[in-house]
Amino acid sequence: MSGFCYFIGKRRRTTMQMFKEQIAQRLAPLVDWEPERVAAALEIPPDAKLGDLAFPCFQLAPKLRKAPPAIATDLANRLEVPAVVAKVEVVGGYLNFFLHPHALAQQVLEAVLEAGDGYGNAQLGAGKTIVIDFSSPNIAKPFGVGHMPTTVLGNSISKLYKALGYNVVRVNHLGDWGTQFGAMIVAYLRWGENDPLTEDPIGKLYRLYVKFHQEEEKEPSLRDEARAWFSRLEAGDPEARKLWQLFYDVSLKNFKRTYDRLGIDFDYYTGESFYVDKIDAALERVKAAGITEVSDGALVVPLGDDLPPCLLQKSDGATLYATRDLAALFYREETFKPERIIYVVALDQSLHFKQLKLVLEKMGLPLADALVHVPFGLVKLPEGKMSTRRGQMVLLDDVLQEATSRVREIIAEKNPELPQREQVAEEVGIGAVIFHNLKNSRMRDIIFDWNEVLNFDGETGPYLQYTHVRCMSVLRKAGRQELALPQDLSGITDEVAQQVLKRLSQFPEIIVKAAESYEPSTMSRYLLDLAQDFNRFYNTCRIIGEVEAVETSRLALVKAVAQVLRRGLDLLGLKAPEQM
RNA sequence: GCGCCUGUAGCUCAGCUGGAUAGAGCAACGGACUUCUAAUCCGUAGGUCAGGGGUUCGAAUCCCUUCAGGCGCGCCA
Repeated sequence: MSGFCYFIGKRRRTTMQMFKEQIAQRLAPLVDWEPERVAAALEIPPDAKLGDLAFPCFQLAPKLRKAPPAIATDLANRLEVPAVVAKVEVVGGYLNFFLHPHALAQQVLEAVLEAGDGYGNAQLGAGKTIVIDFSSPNIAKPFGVGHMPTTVLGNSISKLYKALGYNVVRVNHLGDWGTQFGAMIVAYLRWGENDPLTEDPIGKLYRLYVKFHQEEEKEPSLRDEARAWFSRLEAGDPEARKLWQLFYDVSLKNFKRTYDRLGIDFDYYTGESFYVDKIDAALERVKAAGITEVSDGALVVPLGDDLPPCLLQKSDGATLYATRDLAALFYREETFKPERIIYVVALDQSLHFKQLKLVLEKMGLPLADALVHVPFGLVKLPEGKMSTRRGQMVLLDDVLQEATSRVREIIAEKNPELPQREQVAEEVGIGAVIFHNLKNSRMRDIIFDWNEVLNFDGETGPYLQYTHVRCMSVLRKAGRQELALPQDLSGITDEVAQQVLKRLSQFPEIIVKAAESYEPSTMSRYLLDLAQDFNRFYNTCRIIGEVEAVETSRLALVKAVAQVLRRGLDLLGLKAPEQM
């Protein structure tokens, strides 16, 4: 995790990184540090008035036995500044660097525009494979807003790693096996009236599911019935299998429609049922390692006093969650040879993954190190936890429906002439919902609030999309195809433009940071900052109709911002319409 | 009881690999559209960074502790 700031540079240096390295090269010998250490110590001052980069001298004080301000002054006098630095100032214990506005503009715009949509990509992961397991819903249940975090986090994380050159395998580990399917069969046989489920299958299955759990309260024997049907299913009973297949087919079809709408796809829809015939071998493998024991009739792996044991087989012989996950781990290792297997699964399952990891460790498998659990908080209702079985949930379809119709209203009001209104409403409405789920640190619980999801002002997806639209609109109206950077860049040397340029230069680092911390919100926040910087520029500076050099340089900046916004939105899984 | 996570402005949150006066958005109030899309921008107001202790030249950030909330802890997934 450490060192991303100066490691990425090995092949293609990022621009903010370039500036840091140029300064570090000259400064390193004076302070007797490695250049990498100096580069890492360089920070961005809280206020641009203080400079563009700063070197704090406090750590040098004990060794040099001098006060930090004196050290800074001394360094300022002895330092031979690189060409990009226009000015060095000493403030307190800080050595502050002001980049040459012209050099900053030129280097950043060249880097961004030349790389095009590849700006920010890296080769950190060349030759390495990552398997990412995300979304993984329980089928035969509707897609609720509670499934959004894993779905959009996983999508974004896999795109971030792809940008870093990794080969990413996206797996949807469908919850398509287990006692719940016994329950579905019982409910369908009792109350399903042999419905072929051709219309509104998910709604019907959902009502059956809720009814089962209501009836189960009054009639606890239903639970045993469900277990029995699941046993029959595992044993290959044709009737059980036929019903299971029906539920599976209609559910998957429905889920795929939702994923299409969200713009998300998977390389494999290999759910738990896929591993049924691989479980015995997995179980044997664990047993052969000699770490299992039988406790109360169940097969377990004891994990010491601090952790509860990992249950592999119930006393009736049936398999469990952990058993199937182990089978999946072995299969994935053999099939994809990944350096990492990432599980984007809610925080409440931390113990499960901790146990899996420990089991692998006890088996002496390096696979233990590859296993990464990326947890996130719960989506809750103001009343408390959501519960599918009690019917306390919000359907994603309802939210998408509300969001897109709200966008449609706004378009009718603000831009009634807009071409392709339907598509834009879809892209913006869904963008709002996705961004809402990626805006904040993933560990926080989300209280579902219609007002927040349907707000399109301020820190929202539509705000970012709107900013992109503004850029595209300017470029369209300028009507210029070729944008060779002029010699004279004085149109973008003022403070607001420079702020935008500095922000653009950070994009590559942001990709790495977001990927390594499995935290797309880092990208979300960055894009909000970029959009805000740009909108400030847009409101301050005229672009079209200025003298040619000014217009051209500003257009280049607009083009670069549009490009980074589009790319950043894509990494989050949002579309960037050209008009809205 | 034990373990994991969270606690920053009225609300939702950034900032947390220690650094300069703690930042946004929403809500409130006041401004900016005959000029590139006002889904925008500018300003005003709003803070014991949950409380206490410690480490440090320096702590919202690291350590300890207390409190509050969420989640989990053997045959569900």
